[in-house]
Amino acid sequence: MRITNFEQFRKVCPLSHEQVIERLVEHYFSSGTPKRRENTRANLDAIVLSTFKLSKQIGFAKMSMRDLHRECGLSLGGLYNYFESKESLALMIVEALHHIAFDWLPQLAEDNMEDSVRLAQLIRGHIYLSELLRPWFFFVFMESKNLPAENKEKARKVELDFQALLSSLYPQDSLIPAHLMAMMQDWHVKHWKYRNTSIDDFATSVLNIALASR
Amino acid sequence: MRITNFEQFRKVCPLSHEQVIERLVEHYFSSGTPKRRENTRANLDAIVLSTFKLSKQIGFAKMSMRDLHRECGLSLGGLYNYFESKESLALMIVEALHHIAFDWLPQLAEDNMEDSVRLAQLIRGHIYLSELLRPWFFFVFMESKNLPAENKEKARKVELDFQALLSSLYPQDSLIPAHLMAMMQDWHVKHWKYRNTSIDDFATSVLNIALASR
DNA sequence: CATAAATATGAACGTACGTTCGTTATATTT
DNA sequence: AAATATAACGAACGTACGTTCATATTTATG
Repeated sequence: MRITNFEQFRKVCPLSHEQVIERLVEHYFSSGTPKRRENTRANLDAIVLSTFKLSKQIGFAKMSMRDLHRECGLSLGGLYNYFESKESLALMIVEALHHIAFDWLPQLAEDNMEDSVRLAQLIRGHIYLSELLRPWFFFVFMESKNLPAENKEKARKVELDFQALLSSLYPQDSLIPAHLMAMMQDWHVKHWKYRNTSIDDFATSVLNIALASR
Repeated sequence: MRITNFEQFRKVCPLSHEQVIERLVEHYFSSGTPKRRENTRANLDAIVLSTFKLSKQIGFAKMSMRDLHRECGLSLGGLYNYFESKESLALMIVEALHHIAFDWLPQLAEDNMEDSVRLAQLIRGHIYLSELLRPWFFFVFMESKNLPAENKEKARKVELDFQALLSSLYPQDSLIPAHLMAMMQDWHVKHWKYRNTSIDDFATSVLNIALASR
């Protein structure tokens, strides 16, 4: 799959918000009937979207279960059919993105590609995916540091694994891969800066630096 | 003041942790006698350092006043002689850094400097200062988004003001200044990535990109 | 349609939080 | 040294939190 711009990426990318939710339904809930499944899916969707909205507004730590139940429509007790605790809700979201998105990204760089093409694939792929799943990426960036030690380590590993893909295209100990990660994450972390910037312009700008710095 | 490396910067930079604390003493407390003043200074220092430690570990929102009083040694009630509320403690720290550090940074770029020198001054200055006051910069980065609307706007303005200094050295609408900000902030935000990197190597790497992208 | 299984409800529980305030201790002034 | 002003103390207060559970509702089964 060769990536050229965001519109094309959106059409061919097999991942989407709905896909990640579906993955959660699969993984956490195995009740068989279509009606039950659809109900589960709709509730999980509401829970996750509400969590994104509230934690963007006031932060996950300050978001209360009462806030969440008011926002998503489920009762206070009903929420606990979908996760064991508030902390495990954050964990569920983080792990879903890790398994879905970061396991998928490396395959954008195929073996027979030239280095400059690999670089373009990885950078455009990361940026376009983080736009497609912007609330997920934002949440994971913000909350990873507050996870229990084990999961925080995992989150760092996931980030370093992707960075390592870039590192293979640069001299040893180059700081460029880390710089590129920081630039790319800025798109969702400080999105208010980019209100007037198209995602394609942004990706091209980062890629230009990546190519010029080899 | 021409900046060459971190050791030289540290010697000539008029700012330091102690200076920012002193500023807080000045601004928030005006009791005259030397003994009182020194007491205030020591307590403020302990409060701020403990806040940095705890909010790095568990986040400011999850840090309780009981945590803070245990860590800094002051009594639970005694803390309230130094700020009006938990929220105003965060505000005090953010505003102190804004007034001390970000008001000072622009003067690193003097009028008669060549553009490439101005760029080097601003970038090395920002990076070295963020290393000198790393806990402050980390705290402000992490907590600015949780401030009341008015102060969050202020924090964004402070960041954009510095970015505007860089923008004057690039073509209009260039994204490079934003990229440079993101790279520079990564030093304190994701410091675990840079355990084996010297601050001088880091600054040189960012500056190389900045110069190559003009 | 009746029974059983799964899910949703929200009042109630225990706890931990931010903040207050009457009191004690310390520093300053007279 | 006494009197006054300032700061430190920590138990106590009211509130809001995460979570549970007895009950009600919805869905699936025979």
